[in-house]
Amino acid sequence: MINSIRGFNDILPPETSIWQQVEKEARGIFAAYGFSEIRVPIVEKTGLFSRSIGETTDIVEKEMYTFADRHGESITLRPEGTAPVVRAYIEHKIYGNDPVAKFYYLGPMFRYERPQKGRFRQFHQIGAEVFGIDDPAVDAETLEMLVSLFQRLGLEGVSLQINSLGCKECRPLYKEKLLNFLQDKKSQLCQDCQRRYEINPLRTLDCKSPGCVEITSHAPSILDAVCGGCKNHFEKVKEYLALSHVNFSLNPKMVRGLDYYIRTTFEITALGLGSQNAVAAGGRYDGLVKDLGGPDVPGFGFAIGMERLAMLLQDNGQWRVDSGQSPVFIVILGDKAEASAFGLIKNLRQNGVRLERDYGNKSIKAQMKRADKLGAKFVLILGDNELASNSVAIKNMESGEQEKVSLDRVGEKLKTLIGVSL
RNA sequence: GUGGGCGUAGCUCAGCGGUUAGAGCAUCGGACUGUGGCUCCGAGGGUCGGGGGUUCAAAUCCCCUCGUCCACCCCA
Repeated sequence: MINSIRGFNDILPPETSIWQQVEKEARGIFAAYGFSEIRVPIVEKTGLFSRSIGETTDIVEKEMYTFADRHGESITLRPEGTAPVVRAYIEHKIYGNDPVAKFYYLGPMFRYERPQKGRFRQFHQIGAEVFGIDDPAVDAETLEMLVSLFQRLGLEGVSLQINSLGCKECRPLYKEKLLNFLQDKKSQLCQDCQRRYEINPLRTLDCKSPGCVEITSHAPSILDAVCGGCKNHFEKVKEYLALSHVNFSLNPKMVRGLDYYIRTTFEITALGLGSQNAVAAGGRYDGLVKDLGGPDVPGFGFAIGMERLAMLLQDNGQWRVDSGQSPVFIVILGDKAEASAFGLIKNLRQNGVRLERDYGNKSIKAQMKRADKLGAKFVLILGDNELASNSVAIKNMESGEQEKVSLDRVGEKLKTLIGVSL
């Protein structure tokens, strides 16, 4: 037998109904904020990702699904959504239509990592991107939209943490400061952080090892080190968030894994996700559009981890797994009834009745059992007795009451019983 | 890539050297021949993840391998 590839999971009902509802809410809210859906390919030329995400990031160095196509060109299954959207933005010269463009997308992403709780090789994101405005109001408003979506979904126990990573001018200066601070403490850092010290010193800030946490707690804060422009931008973001009644906390030690982020970055974390506790994250990426060959257009965006979100919604219980109307079941007894049932069944279904049936001439008992199992509130019974009087029996499964209704009035009767509009 | 836990029926698991591998739930049937839920009775369903080894005897012990889960790295 052939099973699925490691880290590539099937999403089965009834869980798919959670996904559908999340997607529906997201589309609704994003539309209200002026975002339109964009659909981009799931495979791109490899260079798009290595240039945008950063050559030396873990994603590019060891997590990409990269293949040579039949002409030998290196192509990659997208590990994230921002780069393809930026590519499309530039390719179609969308900046020419309007100084502002807002897009959202949803779909699978791929990273070759070891699967664990909340982490898969194929996972799904819902993301949004705003191009063209570097005003801090965009940062705040987009965050507010995201928080609103989570509220609408009834998500509890999540917290928003924000930070500023400075810009291309001031971040290198902070990096120097941090390196100076760490220099004489390097030997006390954990193995990983000694490596981080060389590769990406900012990463030492969010190390989980107690020793490193202690050391970096005395490190200079990036929020004190950023330049005037960045500081001002960040102050405004915080101010606007407060005006929007969005709760947040500052986390000057939060670092992002993608090189293109500058200034505002954030993460929404939740309890109950295990070690991978971020359910959404993002930030500002002025400069990325230009780096990828477009005009110097600023950007801001985020991505939500669908699997993680679905996990949280499932765990906090009050999620109604199946919001659909309960089905009506039709019990068919005998070949003659079967023959005359086809027309009735088609008619009812086309009028919006969610109608289930059994196949293969099963006993009435077996059919009733299945009707009960499926949660049918009403059962139609069609057998020789009913055919003789050109009627069908309708049984109320809660009260056990049963009555005969003539065939041409079944639809009408069901309408009054279950409120289907016919 | 590294470390640890776990792989026995569709699902959750028991059995941990000794008859023919079990239970609960689920499925199917019967008691109740055209009426569900409750109860009772019965049936089907297993290469005990795979391969090799030790032994008179392996689901059980050893080795290898695959899968899965959790954690690290890193990230949504």
